[in-house]
Amino acid sequence: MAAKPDSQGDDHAPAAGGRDLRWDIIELLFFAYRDFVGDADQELEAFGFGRAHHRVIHFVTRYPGLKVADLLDVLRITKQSLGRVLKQLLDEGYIVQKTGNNDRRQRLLYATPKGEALVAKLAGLQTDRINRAIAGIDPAGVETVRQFLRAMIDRDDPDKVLEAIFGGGRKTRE
Amino acid sequence: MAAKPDSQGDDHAPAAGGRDLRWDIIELLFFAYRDFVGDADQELEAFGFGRAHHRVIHFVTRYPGLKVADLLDVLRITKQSLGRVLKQLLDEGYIVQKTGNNDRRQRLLYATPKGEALVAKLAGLQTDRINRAIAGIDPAGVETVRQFLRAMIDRDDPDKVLEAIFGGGRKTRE
DNA sequence: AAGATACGTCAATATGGCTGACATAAATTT
DNA sequence: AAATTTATGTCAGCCATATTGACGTATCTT
Repeated sequence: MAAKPDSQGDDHAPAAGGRDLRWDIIELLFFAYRDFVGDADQELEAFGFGRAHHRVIHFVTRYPGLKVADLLDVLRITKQSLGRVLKQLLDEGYIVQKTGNNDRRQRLLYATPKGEALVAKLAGLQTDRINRAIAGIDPAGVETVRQFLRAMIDRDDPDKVLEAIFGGGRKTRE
Repeated sequence: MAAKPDSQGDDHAPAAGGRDLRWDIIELLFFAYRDFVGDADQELEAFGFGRAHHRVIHFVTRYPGLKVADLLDVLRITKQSLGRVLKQLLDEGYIVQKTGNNDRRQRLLYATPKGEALVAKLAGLQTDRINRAIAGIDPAGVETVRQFLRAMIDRDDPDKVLEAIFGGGRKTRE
């Protein structure tokens, strides 16, 4: 039988320097995210797509006109990695590119109705899970959850999407 | 300029069937988890390890005596995928195996002090982020956050670790 | 003795990351 | 106008991590 640590006291782990480590929240985050993305994974298989495709089409749908460079910032991957995935989504008609008005070098990305439909379907699955999770939590509690999640995010160098999410409260440039 | 959806109202997205989708929480989870695992990623590089190694050594440290099969359940990967990563951790002295007492087919996994030290270091980084995130949240609020995360997790077929986390409240077998 | 289980391993394959180099078009700077 | 920088695309190759299917061995169960 494996040891069964309780949620607060550190019972056996090393705890360098004797600090209290937040094992419970660390593991809850792992499992919560595992199951959260698992919802979409199954659906994506039917389309021959993976998580990478989901992330791209999601943010393009949500933030129409996103530049390739913005997407690279958000996803924290390289141009080459994005390239393959983005090309597939373009070829299969989930995304279209438009040349930028001000800067004609830019390729602004837009989801097609087909792309939006896929994103909505996946977001629906994830929304169902979230709604189930907050079913027993009052509005103030849900706001606390949002506050926690927001505070977990690095804000020293926010990408374009994060600036939108955080309401442009800290424009470091432009 | 990209559209900038506010946190509640659905301004442009497809919303299949007109349902309210929880875009805000979906995206907060993405960014929070991205940055949360990012903390460990940098440290891991110095050891020549990746996320896969972290997950394995973490759960072995936390739940000493975990069987290989348990680990497969928790990580949701195949035996073959686990094989290489586990072998590396064994070869490099982060983990040791002991033959099960009752069942000599089992290889029970234990972290060495070296393994525990690495896990503690990584958990320390993640704990720092969590502590920063909950700094402005009262104890009741933190409990709400735990409640939310717990409720995000599938419990229909809990693995051994989840049974421990959830206090064995629903033993489907054994 | 037969079968099931726990684990390990071999072989082949796919996905999604990475680096480095290079090309093009368009904007910006000098 | 020329030089430089920027935004993007692409080629070639490598690495980590995941997959499936098959097979072998030790051990437990029936």
